[in-house]
Amino acid sequence: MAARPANLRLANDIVEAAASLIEERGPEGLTMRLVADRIGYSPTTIYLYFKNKESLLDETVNRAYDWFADHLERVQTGGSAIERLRQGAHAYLDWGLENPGMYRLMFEWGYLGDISEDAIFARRASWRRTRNVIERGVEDGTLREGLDSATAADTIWVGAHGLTSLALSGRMFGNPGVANPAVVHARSHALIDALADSWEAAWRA
Amino acid sequence: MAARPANLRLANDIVEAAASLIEERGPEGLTMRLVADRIGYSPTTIYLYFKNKESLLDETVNRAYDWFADHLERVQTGGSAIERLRQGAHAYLDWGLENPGMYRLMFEWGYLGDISEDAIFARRASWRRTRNVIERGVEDGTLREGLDSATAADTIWVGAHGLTSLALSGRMFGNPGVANPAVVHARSHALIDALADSWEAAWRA
DNA sequence: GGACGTGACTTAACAACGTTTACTGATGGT
DNA sequence: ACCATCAGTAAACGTTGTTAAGTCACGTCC
Repeated sequence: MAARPANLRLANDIVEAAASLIEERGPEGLTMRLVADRIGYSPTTIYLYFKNKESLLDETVNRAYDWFADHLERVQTGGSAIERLRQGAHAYLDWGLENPGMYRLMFEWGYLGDISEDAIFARRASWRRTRNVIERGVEDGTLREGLDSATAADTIWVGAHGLTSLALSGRMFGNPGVANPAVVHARSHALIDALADSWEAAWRA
Repeated sequence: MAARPANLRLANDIVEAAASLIEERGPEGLTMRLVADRIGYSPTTIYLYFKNKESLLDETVNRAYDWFADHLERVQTGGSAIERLRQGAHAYLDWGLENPGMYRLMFEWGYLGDISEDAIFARRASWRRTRNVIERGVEDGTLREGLDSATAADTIWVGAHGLTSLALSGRMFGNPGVANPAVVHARSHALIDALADSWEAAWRA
């Protein structure tokens, strides 16, 4: 990751500067020179710590994956299986709406280089937790017997991503253009609830 | 759209060159100089027909929206409501998988300038047709009485987009990295079918 | 039929970008 | 006193989107 080991604090500052710029100006608005300005060094210094722009983005994205997974985990406060799934989907959507630049970089940017083993593990863990919630719901009778938890978990993640992605793109619900964020937010929450009701109904006998 | 009216055939060639380059190299791989090379003119000539790169992309995207809507319309060959919804979702996914560069430009690129009135109309028409299918399904008893067709149509579009977007990003189903396209294709189709079954069950009494 | 305007197109240049090469100092061991 | 090492920089290269200034053919007027 670093061409020379050097100053760890500076490497960290670079990643944080990149992350804040991505949020301020979107992934396409990030330049090496802007990052350099923000940390108060010349652009070439960044290349002492990261091979190139892509590997800096890799590191930034990997941290964001961990942060995102923590956010999803922290929100699962119990309740019925369907309620926990609903909480998870809301948390997913809200994180995306609050971190649109980073969300787009994480899930919509063309093929990046490598995703770290840690980030892969975190993502699998989030998905695995969703499966566990579903399986426990099946056990306690909230959800229909014999439900395939892998497919159900995929469905939830697909739904949450589809909703978040369309909301962020401003191309939602047959109404192109950037809508009022508060309206998009409320509308998306309503749709998640409808989705959750649908899942719940589907999994009942 | 055009700085000078000039040669209509050339304007069309420029858009087609841009579209094919987007498919070959992705939206981020498109440059004005590449477009110029492909049509056999100098880069500045493009600026006689389009104000800048963004307005060229706007025009390209607008045409793609029409093409996409035509594709969705052509596939709806009848059958029950649930079968037509399934056909529509498959058609959506397949178009995205076959035109990944254009799909990403249409639905995931940062806020573009203006979407033409025609494209807005086409998108509303596609969504409206989905609603009609649902309403007819409710009428003939295939789908549950009192179902909100607007929410149901949104759900289908969100699901289809979420699936397509995740499949294209190579970040699907907790398995990062670019998967075998054929596998992704098959897996996505299976998931659409599961979604359709879920909707069907949900909308039944 | 020569002057001239117009219209289509190009050449050359600009600033900003990612990145590389070659450098400048400061530090510290021998 | 020397000199190697290390952190950081200045200057440059090639590429990008875009603009300003030009070239050149063609139709029209006197």
